Amino acid sequence: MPELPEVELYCRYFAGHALGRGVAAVRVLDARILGVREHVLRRALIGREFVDVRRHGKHLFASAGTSWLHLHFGMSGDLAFYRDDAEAPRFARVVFDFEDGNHLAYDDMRLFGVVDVTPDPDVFIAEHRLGPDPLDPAFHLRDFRQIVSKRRGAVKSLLMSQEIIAGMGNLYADETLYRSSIHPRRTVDGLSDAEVKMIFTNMRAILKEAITFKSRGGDYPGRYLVQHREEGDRCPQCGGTIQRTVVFGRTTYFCAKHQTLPRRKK
DNA sequence: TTCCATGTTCCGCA
DNA sequence: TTGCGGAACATGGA
Repeated sequence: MPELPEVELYCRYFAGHALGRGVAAVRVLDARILGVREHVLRRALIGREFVDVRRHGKHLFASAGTSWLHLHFGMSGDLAFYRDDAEAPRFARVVFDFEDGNHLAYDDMRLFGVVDVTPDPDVFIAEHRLGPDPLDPAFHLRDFRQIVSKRRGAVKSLLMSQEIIAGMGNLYADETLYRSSIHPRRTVDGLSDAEVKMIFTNMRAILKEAITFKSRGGDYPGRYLVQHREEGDRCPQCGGTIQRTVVFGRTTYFCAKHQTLPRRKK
């Protein structure tokens, strides 16, 4: 599930449950999830306390003093805080046992996520060449224009490339283009200034909205494309037909009526 | 049984 | 150099 809004909620969940708690033990239930040797993870956390938590794109960083726990959630990662072992989630891969008897499990059915340790989130971000976080207040339209001007190819590919913009995934890329009335296969160099601005504005609005209604436990509104991810469904915005295709290797939905491709010369 | 899944990485090709 | 297509990874649900 996790794209930027979901990881933002995990971040808040971590802040609400794990900050200020001392780590008594780290149990690795499936070492395939680790991006670091088990003893390095344990040494970094045991006997320490989580004092800060940050997010960049889809990545979560939690400070334990001198080093940071890094979590990436892949396709099915999740967090679960609980007291009673009977409440442990089914696919718990790493469990952090706190000194006060509570536990935080990193749960990930499909094992595409990563649990590891980094000395500094900023170094991690640089090393992994992650682009700016779209909700960073320091990320402005002029920065986005700068990025866009150096690119070609399909606009959806741009939105999904983590080294360009960190945090957008398949769903929110589709949602952004849907609201912007732009076909996912439009090429970046063919976008007008107004369209680039619309993508920038809608991308941030949608991510913020998603955080808001998800934090209230709600679902996406019916006007969202994500509620209509089915070939042949009716577009709630214009009544057009929802179509399915593949862009950047991912299943892509769009409205055939209000997200159109420019005519191509033969 | 087969296909699909909200992510990332790596390789080959144009 | 840039970008894309495809495959791989691991697992469960429709």
